[in-house]
Amino acid sequence: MLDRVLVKRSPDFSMRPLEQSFFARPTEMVARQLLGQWLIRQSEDGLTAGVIVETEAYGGPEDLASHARAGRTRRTQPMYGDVGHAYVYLVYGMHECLNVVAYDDARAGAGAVLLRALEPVAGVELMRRRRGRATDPHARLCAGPARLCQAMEVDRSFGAHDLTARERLWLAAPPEQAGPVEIATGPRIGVDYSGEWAARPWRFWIPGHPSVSRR
DNA sequence: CGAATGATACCCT
DNA sequence: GGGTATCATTCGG
Repeated sequence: MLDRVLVKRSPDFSMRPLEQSFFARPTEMVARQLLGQWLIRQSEDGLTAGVIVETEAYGGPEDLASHARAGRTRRTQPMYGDVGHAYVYLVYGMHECLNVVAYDDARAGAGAVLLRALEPVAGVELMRRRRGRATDPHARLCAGPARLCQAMEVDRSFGAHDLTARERLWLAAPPEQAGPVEIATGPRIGVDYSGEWAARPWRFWIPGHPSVSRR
């Protein structure tokens, strides 16, 4: 079951990024379909990449678990902006989190998908260096939204960065379309304050995958 | 299990 | 313009 999901092949980095239209759909649909896609980072130090194995959908102002609930502020501006662009924020005063802006304009005026975990597939040693801890098991290098940002060297300077351009940081479909990926759903993490919104099953992950943040 | 750590939003002046 | 409660987490004891 896992073999179908784990990527054993070297990535072909000439592949086309996901198009902007991919992100112009209901946010939770995009969150589902991002599972199995690639996140690729080209930095001066080298190339790192991973397969997305865990996401969460955050809606517009009506979603009390979403940063967009604050309206259009300087911080949340990207959530209301171009789909397919990045929204990066700081939590707990120390951790960066990477989101892709995604929403269906006819239905919602804002939204983003939080990338919570990757299976590392390229540049693993560089990831380890960036993380600064030699003891991280391979599968745990990007297991969590802040670890992901650390290993991929993503910070708030990527705010509003276009993730559909093949430049520095982008999203792409796998070289060959893998078979249908089994998807588990559940409530989003750490949003208990949001009343009935906390119960929505807007967290998506590949069941049993060793790189998912919570087993 | 709980401390670390600081930007953000929001409610005051 | 200033004070402060609130965090979409992680790591070490």
